[in-house]
Amino acid sequence: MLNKEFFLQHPTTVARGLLGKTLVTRIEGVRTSGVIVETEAYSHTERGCHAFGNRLTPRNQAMFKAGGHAYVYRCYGIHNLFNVVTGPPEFGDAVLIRAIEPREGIKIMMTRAHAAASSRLTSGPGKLTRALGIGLQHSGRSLMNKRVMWVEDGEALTVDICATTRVGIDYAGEDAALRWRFLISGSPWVSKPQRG
DNA sequence: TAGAGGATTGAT
DNA sequence: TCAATCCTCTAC
Repeated sequence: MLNKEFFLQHPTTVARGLLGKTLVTRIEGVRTSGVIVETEAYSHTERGCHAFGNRLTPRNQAMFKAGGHAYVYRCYGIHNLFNVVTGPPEFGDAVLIRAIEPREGIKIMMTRAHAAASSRLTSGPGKLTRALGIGLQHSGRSLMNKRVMWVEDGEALTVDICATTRVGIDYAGEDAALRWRFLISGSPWVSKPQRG
């Protein structure tokens, strides 16, 4: 299981480091897991981040916990998006988990997502939370115990990591050009075809 | 308190 | 290309 020191690093470091690690949830007594294949880093120093300029609201207060906690929020009124908080307390940095490769509990994931077992089952931030059973009630939870959700360490990644621009943050101006989206090069499980 | 918009998704 | 869908935030 990944420890506190890992989560205290810069979000881009954590975003890269999470690739190839296994995200595990145990929700409603059911264990599901998947290998993280795509992430995005968000720092309070740039406009794409909900905590830009240390902006604290009821929605994003979980972002200001210490690294190693979950930040879950609702997007477009429909989807729950799961982030891993990084850095010291009060920083407001996080890493969005955008896609996983399903490993354990694929049947229950299919049931939750009302989808077939294909490479598209968890290929997007809104889809993977549904498959893993992650909801708004999990925002603020610690990822550093094995009660509800955590990240299993794995062997050092030997595949290539591709860095591209993040998705859906055109409003962030020049910060939208930061290549802070990281994915396992060539993986069929990522949310969208690779760019640049 | 009203109004605008969003770190998405799936159907057309 | 566009609608679904509703919470959050900002302006007044």
